[in-house]
Amino acid sequence: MSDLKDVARVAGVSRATAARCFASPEVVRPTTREQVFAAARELGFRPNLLGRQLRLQTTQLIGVVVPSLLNPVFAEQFQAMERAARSRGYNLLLATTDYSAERESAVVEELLRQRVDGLVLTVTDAHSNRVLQSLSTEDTPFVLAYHQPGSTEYSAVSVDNRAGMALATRYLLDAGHRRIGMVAGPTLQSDRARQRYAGYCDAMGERGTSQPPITAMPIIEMPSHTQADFAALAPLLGGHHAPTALVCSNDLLAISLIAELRRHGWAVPQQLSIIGFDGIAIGTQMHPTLCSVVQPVAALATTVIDQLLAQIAGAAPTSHCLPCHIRPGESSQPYNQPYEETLHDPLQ
Amino acid sequence: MSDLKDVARVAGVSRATAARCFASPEVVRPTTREQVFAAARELGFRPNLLGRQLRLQTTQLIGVVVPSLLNPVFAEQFQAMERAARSRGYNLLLATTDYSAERESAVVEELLRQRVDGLVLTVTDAHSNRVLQSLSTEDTPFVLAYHQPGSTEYSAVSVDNRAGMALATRYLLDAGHRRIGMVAGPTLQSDRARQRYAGYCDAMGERGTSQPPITAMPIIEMPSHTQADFAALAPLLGGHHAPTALVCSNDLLAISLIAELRRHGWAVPQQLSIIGFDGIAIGTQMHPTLCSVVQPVAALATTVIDQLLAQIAGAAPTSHCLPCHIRPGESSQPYNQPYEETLHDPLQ
DNA sequence: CACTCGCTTGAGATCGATCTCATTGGCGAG
DNA sequence: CTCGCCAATGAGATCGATCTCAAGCGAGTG
Repeated sequence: MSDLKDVARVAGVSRATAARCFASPEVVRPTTREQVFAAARELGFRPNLLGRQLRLQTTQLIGVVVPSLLNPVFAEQFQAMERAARSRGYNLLLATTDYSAERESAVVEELLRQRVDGLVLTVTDAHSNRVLQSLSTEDTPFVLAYHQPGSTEYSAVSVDNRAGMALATRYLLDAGHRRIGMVAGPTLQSDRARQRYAGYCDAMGERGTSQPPITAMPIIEMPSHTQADFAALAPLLGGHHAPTALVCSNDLLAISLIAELRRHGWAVPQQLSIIGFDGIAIGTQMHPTLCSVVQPVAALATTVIDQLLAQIAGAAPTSHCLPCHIRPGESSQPYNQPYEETLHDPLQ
Repeated sequence: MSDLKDVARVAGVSRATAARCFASPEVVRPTTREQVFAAARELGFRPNLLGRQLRLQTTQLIGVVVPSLLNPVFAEQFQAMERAARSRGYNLLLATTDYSAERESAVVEELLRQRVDGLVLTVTDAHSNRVLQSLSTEDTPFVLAYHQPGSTEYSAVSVDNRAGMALATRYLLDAGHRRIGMVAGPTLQSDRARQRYAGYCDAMGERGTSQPPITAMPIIEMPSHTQADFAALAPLLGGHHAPTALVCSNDLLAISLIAELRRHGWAVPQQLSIIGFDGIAIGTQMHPTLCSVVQPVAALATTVIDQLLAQIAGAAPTSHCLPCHIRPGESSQPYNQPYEETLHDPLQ
């Protein structure tokens, strides 16, 4: 592997001059420059970024931490960030955590050793996270994606999770539903799920004076972030006060829930309306198509990169909140029957 | 940011001794070692991998090139490779290409400048690919994923695409189908799609003597690798010789096809059976559930990493072919009607 | 003719970790 | 008591690119 020293020797100049031909060609005499380029071509010279990175104390690398690429939201986010970063001369170093806090610490440490210029973090719970606390004392800038700044002062880019879920819940209320539940993964671990539950409660509370009365139900917790389990849901279905609609903390969970219901003889939306959260593309290919709260993933990714690069350039951390909207779908339909009747239960 | 020199100074030893405490602790006197570790803890020392990488001429980085993470096959592949690599002390540097040959060249060059120790490549077409040819003359080892070694001598890990698609086609033949078509993305660009078409032709040819005669149909080409377009399909449907089943070159295309058919009033599997290829997880959550040829993605990813690390350690390139199998699903059902009748066409 | 200015180039230091080789100190054997 | 060996440590070079600072050189000017 030929290096700049070889190029310089073949071109008959010093290493400094050879380096200048690439870094600031205009200060080198044209004839000299051409000799250097010719030597570089001849030798198949490929710059070794390690030397440059060590000398300049910058890697042009951005570390990206996401829970899992199996969730299309994060896959799409990564692709959009990659595009934005690459066009500005940065590469991404990706690490996934499988929603594990230990892995979050481990990969962040690894990325810092690699001397990334900045970090984009999507962790499971931004509030109870030690990594973030210790990171605040470091000089590596970072931006949280999909997290809303809470009491803490981190730089973050997100949609308003609470408002988004309130949107979905109101959509169901406007469609005549009165008994609405919310399904989520392990809630204690995920600040997103908690914020979304708060939005659900907001919307339910707003109509508290209607007849029959509308009240928020306790969260229906699933063992996994993206996998529904019928057993955890069955006790709530089929009774006098069974929900006629469910909002889900994310789309994969909603899709899994619809499939799980179908496997046990429940039809969506005929017997139960479902709304997801994220707006992943595959939702529009489902049968029924998935009604969902769409997050502007590409815009979010671009904003994250913009903000991070600004911080790297010395700007102060800021936070952004992007708008989300409802994408209607067949999985949610209006509810017209009187609420006094018992709902049909195919299992009895 | 404190470095090893600071640690050495605080501990009152030389840089060499401080370095030895981490690289080969057993040669350092225990009391000295403890002083160094104490100094490191006190200063919050974090090794700078750039120095080590430059000195040792190894980055412990593996470059990964895939077309798109929006296809769950590649997302799952990446996660499995990340797990395998990380447990062996390697990190992954990921780049996506959006199925563009120019981006393939560009990102490979970028990864080589970054001095990755090896590359895992999933390109659109391994045969007509200049990157691979030039890479062969370099000393960076690489392994192709999801490509079968053709005439060329690259190291590759794949399933037998041809046999896999023959499996799917025979599955339909055994279920009574006689007029079977194959749907694919831009075939000329993808060696995988071409190999799968060959497998389809194999299976169709095997039954060439049945009554009524079975013949392979020309490939039905879609404008995108993962998006079906009803307009390109409509002319074939509804006539006397319309297919009763379709095999697809990948699962995303199959899912998109089912949705597109439904949007235009065609029911799967009642009017048309569909089989996909890849075996992505979301297929089991669909309605109808997707019948598919399952690739052992996790095993493939592990094999790729094993093979690449072996090559990095000096072993010769080898190729592997893993078995795939049919996962039954509701999108394919037996065909029992006589083939002389005209199929029902809801559009006429 | 001497001097300065500006353009172009080179020598050497630097980034951080590691390796080689040499040196020191201590201890047992003769 | 002295020699020699081994364990422990340090000085300096190295990886590749870049930067600083100084020097060389030609042209223009007083």
